[in-house]
Amino acid sequence: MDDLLALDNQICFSLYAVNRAVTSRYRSLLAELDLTYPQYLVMLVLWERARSDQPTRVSDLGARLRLDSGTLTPLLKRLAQRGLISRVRSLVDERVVTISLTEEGVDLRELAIQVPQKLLCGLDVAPERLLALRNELKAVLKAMEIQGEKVPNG
Amino acid sequence: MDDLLALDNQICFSLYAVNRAVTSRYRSLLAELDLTYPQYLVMLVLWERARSDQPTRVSDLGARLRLDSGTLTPLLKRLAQRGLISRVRSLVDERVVTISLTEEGVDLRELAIQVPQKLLCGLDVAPERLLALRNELKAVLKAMEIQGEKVPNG
DNA sequence: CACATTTACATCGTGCACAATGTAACTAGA
DNA sequence: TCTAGTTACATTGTGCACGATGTAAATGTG
Repeated sequence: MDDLLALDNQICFSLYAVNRAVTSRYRSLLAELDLTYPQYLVMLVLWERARSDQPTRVSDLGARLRLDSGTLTPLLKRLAQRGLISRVRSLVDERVVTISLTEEGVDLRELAIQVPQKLLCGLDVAPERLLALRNELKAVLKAMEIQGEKVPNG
Repeated sequence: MDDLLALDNQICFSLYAVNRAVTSRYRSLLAELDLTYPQYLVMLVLWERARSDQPTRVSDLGARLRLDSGTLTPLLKRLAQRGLISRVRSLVDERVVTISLTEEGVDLRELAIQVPQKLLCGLDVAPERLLALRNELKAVLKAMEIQGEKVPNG
């Protein structure tokens, strides 16, 4: 065997290391917006959905980001405390909490737009290489999620 | 603009999502070994180094896994408590803590060997595709780290 | 040798992730 | 309408990550 257990042979470690390295780059850029990386992802979803005028529920964010309420509830409370979003319990169904952007939250988008650009500039990797990597990742994620649906109790 | 801020266009989100999906697969496999995923990575390094009879210091693990003592110290304490490793302060340099595998830690390798195999079997993605992804990730990581060394205060 | 600096970990605080559990609100069936 | 079941979110506890700081040991300098 050419060592299945060798760290360098484990795709998991490459994923883990690259993810942390990329997140680290984002961290310093996002510090200027006073956002953490997961908070930034939540804001991305909210900015995206703001166009379609559909109210966003906590479960919508969870479905998009693959996060549960255990992660989202405290995160959203912090975003609300910073005045970027509001959390309102629905009147038609009191189980549901509706998330909407405040004016400040909407405005933050202008600053956030610069983040991906700055990140790409600071990244000494060919853009087409990143694009290829992203497409590979998306394909793998899709495969894993379809598979997960096929065997719900596996 | 074709929306730089769209979630699906952000490589960071693909990385984040795939990393968590893969980690999740590992989690259930590693539960049988009573290991978390980062603990498993530490054990991989220790098994690797056990061959060369070099003593492993906390900073060696940190360099390999890109983790600092704030993460490693409590993690290593937990591994020690489970009897897989021993933590001994060096006699020649009392700042250094030397990590070594216990007999139980060495033996666990036999069980751990099955983990990557089981993971690959349970993953409905072509192996050569994973290999390509891994190589892409390694290349990106390398590029980012070389770059990081070039600009230490950037 | 005295003293500043560096090194190697340890500690602390914050914020995720996630499993497990709790709870109130809605829904469906008899 | 009573009740069993489901849904949507909240809470709790554990374990990372990581920045910031602390501390003792080693090293370097005059």
